[in-house]
Amino acid sequence: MTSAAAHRRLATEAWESLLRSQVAVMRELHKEPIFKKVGSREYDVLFNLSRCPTGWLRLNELNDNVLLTQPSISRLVERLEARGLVQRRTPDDDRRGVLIGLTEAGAALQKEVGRAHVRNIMNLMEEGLSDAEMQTLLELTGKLREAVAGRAAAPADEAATPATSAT
Amino acid sequence: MTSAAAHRRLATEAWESLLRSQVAVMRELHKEPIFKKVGSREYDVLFNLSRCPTGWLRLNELNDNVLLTQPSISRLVERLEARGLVQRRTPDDDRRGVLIGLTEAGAALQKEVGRAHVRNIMNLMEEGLSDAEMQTLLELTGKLREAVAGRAAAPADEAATPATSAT
DNA sequence: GTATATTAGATGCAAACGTATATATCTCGA
DNA sequence: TCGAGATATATACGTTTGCATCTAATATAC
Repeated sequence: MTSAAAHRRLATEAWESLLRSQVAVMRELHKEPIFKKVGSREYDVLFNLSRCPTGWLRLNELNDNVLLTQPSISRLVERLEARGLVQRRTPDDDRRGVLIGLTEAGAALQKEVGRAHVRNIMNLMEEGLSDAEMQTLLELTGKLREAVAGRAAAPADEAATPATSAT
Repeated sequence: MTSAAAHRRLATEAWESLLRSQVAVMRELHKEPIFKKVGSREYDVLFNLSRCPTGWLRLNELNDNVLLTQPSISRLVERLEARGLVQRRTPDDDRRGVLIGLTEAGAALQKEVGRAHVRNIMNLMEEGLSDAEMQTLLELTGKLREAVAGRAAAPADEAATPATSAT
């Protein structure tokens, strides 16, 4: 029965391909000169803030979307604040927490960088994929992401793992 | 004509989703305790070396697959060498370069980490996607990666960009 | 065949990162 | 309501990263 091995192979190859394509695209996107104004992770924070409905995100919410540890996000936000791009606010209902929001300068910078960034993304994506393929890619990666996100709540992994520490 | 806007939106959403799913999976994979022995980037180097046909890779070839700058890879390899996991060799035909290869200890460690890693990848991937979907994902990300790779040779971007510096 | 440009890696240094831990606030049971 | 544990963020400190630059070797032009 080779199907188990074939299955494993498929899963790892698909992940490997996803990872490498992300690296390749990221490299290319990072050449954009505008990223000398803000690093790409810093832009990522500005972007996330620009997208959220209320305009304010908790530090740990930012942390979900950016591949950094909590202390690193903490200091990244600190730097952005020092540059006047974001502002902090203490939420009324939980005074442990911090809410982060864009300043006007931050919003303006995000838009400026965003325009160039989006143009580059579009050029790259359409060079390799048709609209239908992009749609499929969007759906598949969405499913994958949701499955992984759902896992955080219910580990469902190795039996008897009562307390798994999270990043 | 909203189709141009819709097209741009699709491209950016697809990329966004690809990026976030990569972050989510990476986070989850990184919880694997075995990554306390080797960082995930270091494992990535060992992995790439284990895969290549000749067993030796140039430093700049490693750099293509790992999202780090050239000096960082250089020092990452330096650390791996100090730990006895890889070895260096000067190629006969180009004495500027360096060839990197696994030592026996490096190959053994790669296999050990690889086993756990592959198991985790499989669990994650199959939680969200069917085999057919993984196959499609593999193909789409492959196409994307190839398109981006092809671009390095022929920029084909903004007209009149005679000399674009590479990372 | 020598000068010039290009390419492959290495190194100095400041900035950014991760691990471990501290602090402040909240939550929940006795 | 009071204390134990959990949660959200901050800080300390050693390590790793990126940028700029340097050196060595190869390619190219003249």
